[in-house]
Amino acid sequence: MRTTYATKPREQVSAVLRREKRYLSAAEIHAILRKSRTNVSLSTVYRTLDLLAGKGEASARVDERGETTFVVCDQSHHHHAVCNTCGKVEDVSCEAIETVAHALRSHHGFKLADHEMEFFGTCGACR
Amino acid sequence: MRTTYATKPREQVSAVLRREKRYLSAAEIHAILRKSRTNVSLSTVYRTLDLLAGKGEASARVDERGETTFVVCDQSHHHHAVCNTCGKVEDVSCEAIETVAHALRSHHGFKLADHEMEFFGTCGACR
DNA sequence: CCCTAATTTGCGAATGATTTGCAAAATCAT
DNA sequence: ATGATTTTGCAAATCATTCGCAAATTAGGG
Repeated sequence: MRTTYATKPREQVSAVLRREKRYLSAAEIHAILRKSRTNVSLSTVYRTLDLLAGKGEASARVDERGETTFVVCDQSHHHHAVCNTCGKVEDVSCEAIETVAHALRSHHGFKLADHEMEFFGTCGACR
Repeated sequence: MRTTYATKPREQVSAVLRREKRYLSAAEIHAILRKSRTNVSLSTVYRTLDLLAGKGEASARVDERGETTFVVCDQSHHHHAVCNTCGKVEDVSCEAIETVAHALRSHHGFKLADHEMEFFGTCGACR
C-alpha cells in the first residue's frame, strides 16, 4: 500500500514555509535550513515542495528570475495578496469574482470554469 | 544609436503568434515554422519573444510543464480568458476589478498596486 | 544602387534550475 | 525490536534558456 511518511526533513521544510509566510524557492528554503544548521538535501526540498503543492497545502508561482517559488496557504479556493514591501502573502476569498464570471458570460460568451488571481500592493503592516 | 531592425525572422515569429492566438512556447513556434519550411533558429525565436514581451506586444506565462509560453495581446492593461478546449485566448478588460480593489482595502487594509488574473473555461465558439 | 556602420542571426557551448537512479537510512505497523 | 516500505542524499542526467562570436542582414546616406 502507498502511504506517506511523516519525516523530519519534510517537517523542517514545511516549517520554514509556515514561519516565513512568503514565496520562497527551493534554493532559498535550502539556504535558510542550512543557516540554522539543519541539513536537508536540495533534492528533498524539491520533493517536499512537490508533495505539498500536490496536497494543496502550498501553492506555486514562477518569479521574475524563472525560479519556482512556494507559499503555504488555505486548501480552499482563494487568491493571494502579496506585499511589495515585506513579501508577506495574505489569503483573499473571492466572492467578488461572481461579478466577473457573469460579465464574462454575457459579454464574451465565455463560460468560466476556473480562474487565477494575484494582487500586488502594500499590506496593512507596511503602510 | 540603438535602433531595432525589422527583420524577416522576427516577422515570421510574430506572424505565428498573430495567427495562432494561443499560448505557445519557443519550441512550439520553432516547430511550426519548420513545418512550413521556414528556417529560424531556436535562439532567434527566444530572442524575438523577449523582444515582443518587452514591448508589451506579447505576454508570457509558464505552463504546467515549466515552459514559458507567449500570446500576442493588447498593449493596455487587461486579462486573459483561455479556452480549455481550443486554447484560444481572448482579451478581457477589467473594470470589475475596482470592486475587488475596494474590498481589499476595507477588509484587509491592503492597498492594491497591481494585479494579475487569468480565466479558464469554454469560449463562445467551443460551446 | 553601393558602401559602411550597426544590428541580427545561427551555431554550438555554457548555464542553471529541476529531476532521477540507486544504495543507505529512516519510518511505520506488528 | 523486525521486516517491509518509503525517503533521503548524492552525483549524474535533463532540459529549457542564455551566451559568445563570426558571418549575414539591415538601414540610410552618398
